[in-house]
Amino acid sequence: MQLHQLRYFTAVAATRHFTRAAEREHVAQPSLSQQIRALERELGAELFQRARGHITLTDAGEALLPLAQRILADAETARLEVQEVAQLRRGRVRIGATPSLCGSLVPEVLRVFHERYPGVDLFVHEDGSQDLVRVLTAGELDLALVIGPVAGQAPALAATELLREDLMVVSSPALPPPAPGDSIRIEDLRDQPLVMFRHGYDLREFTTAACRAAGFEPAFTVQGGEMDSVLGFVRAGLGLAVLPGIVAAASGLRVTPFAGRGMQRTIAVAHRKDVAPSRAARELRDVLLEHLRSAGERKALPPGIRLLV
Amino acid sequence: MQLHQLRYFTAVAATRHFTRAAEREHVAQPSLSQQIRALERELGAELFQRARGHITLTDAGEALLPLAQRILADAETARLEVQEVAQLRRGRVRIGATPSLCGSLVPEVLRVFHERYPGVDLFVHEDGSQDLVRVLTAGELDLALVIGPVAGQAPALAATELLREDLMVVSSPALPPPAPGDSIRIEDLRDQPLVMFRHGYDLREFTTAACRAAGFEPAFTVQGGEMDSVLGFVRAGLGLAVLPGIVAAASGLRVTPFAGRGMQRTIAVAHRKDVAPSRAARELRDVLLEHLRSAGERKALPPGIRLLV
DNA sequence: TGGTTTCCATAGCGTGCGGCTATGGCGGCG
DNA sequence: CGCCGCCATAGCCGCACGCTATGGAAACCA
Repeated sequence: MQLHQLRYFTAVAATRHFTRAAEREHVAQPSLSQQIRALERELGAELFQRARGHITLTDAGEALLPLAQRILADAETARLEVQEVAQLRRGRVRIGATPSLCGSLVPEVLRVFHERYPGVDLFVHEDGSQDLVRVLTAGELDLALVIGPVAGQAPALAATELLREDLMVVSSPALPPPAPGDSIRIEDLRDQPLVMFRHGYDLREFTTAACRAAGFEPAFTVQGGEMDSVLGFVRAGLGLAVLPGIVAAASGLRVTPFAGRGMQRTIAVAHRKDVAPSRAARELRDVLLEHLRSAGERKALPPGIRLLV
Repeated sequence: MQLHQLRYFTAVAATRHFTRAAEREHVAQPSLSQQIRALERELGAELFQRARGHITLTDAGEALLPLAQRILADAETARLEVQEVAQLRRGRVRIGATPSLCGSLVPEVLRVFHERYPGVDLFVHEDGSQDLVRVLTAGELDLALVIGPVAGQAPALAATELLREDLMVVSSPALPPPAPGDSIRIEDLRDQPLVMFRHGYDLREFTTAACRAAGFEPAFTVQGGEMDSVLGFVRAGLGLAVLPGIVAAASGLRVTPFAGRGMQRTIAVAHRKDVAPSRAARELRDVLLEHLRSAGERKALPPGIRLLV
């Protein structure tokens, strides 16, 4: 049994006519007759009553017809379905991102992607960078925007470094500046009240590690909030916070950069090495890179951020 | 897209392994690889991620898999379904018969047929012979047992004459015999009270025509009943009835044959010329003939009935 | 009734495709 | 570092599906 045989069979059933069915199927009449015969031989039953000018289905033909039609319809559906997925008219991307990026870069990129491929469902997993690495490695994400370098912590992942951004200190304009000049050093944070994110935020580990490297343990007045909460706490004058420049600039608070090279972190996009990303994921990655390069050319990157690609 | 390609595809999806899938499908591994490639080329999308020792479905593959499985299942169902119909494990026969035959011959034949092919549904249409001819010609029956000859009344039908049966007169044993001797002539029915079937019974037309040919109009005391009613009327002494020998013998009433060649009718099995009967119908016809011949050999035919086949 | 037409089946032939074996290439593993 | 496992490629072979030409039977028309 083959699909073209079923196609010929349904054509004859519809036209009740071998010659016209052959025309409809764009084959010569003997070819069609032969294929019908072959199908009948294989199934062990006549499918048509060949009366002169009066072709009708036998019992066996009646039994076959609905199934043949369904098979052909399914085959057509399959063809369309696959092509829709392949052409990104349908699909799914699961992307992970840190909270800082979910507030700025991710929405813009997703907006562009969604305009281009409106049929592709987007799932965003917002979490700390280390958690993202774990979830991505487990195969529950297609892509993740994480804090690099990735190579050391997850050998199963391939990462492309995208941005290097300066971290800055934000404080309430209502309070005195955290440092004498217009820049600050890590040491200046000693004994300063800090507002700190919950565990899981890469910024928490990053900042804490930097303070310890400078020889002191940071003091937290409030800890445990998400990005918005932290900004609110700073605005309320509860303390300082160390934030990416991109977030700091948008906060409306007083921003104090670190002196010299200061504190920097690297943002990378990662995916599994052992599984090639889906078409949709590759496309989203491309949109992301394109968006960043375009912003770089237009000098539209927030201050303190350098493009690495 | 071809069925064997879908079969190979599902095999790879199931085993996540080209070599093992090839074994399962009893083809060489390169053949399977080639067909998967061909399917991918035709659909315009990769279906598998070929990672070393880690074959997985792409988005397109995920979309195709359920449809491919359904198509293959349908194809298998179609194969079985057709064969069941062809082997008479399923099917349908619509047979027409006159009331007199429905009481004797038809039940026995259907019992044998049903024992042999229990999956075949049987539909019996009980009607007068002329109505049967009309319904059969209209294609609403597969076979009909009718009163011959058929050739004159329905050129579209092919008929095989089966039996020639004598008609007899039945009367109530409580009444005096209808004729002096142990046989009767048609003329003796003049002025005798007759019990007659409703319109539609071939026996009605047959008897009436015979009386007219003998020069008189028959007188009906009761008319309009079915076979059983007529027998009841005769048993109640309401009059005589002209019946087939086969029915008369089973009635328990007094039976008087016609003198000489008397009155005879021919029973035939008919089907349409332009449409070959279905497998099940041919088989039922065979069972019928076989049953009659067997009865003929065993001298088990009721008296007054001669086999014509 | 005989010629014509219509329509499906058959015959015979070519080619393309799906099958095979042999081999290449490339990770993973001992 | 060499071996093994596994998929892809190459090249060849046979079948089967396509074609054209033709046969044969029923239907149609004169």
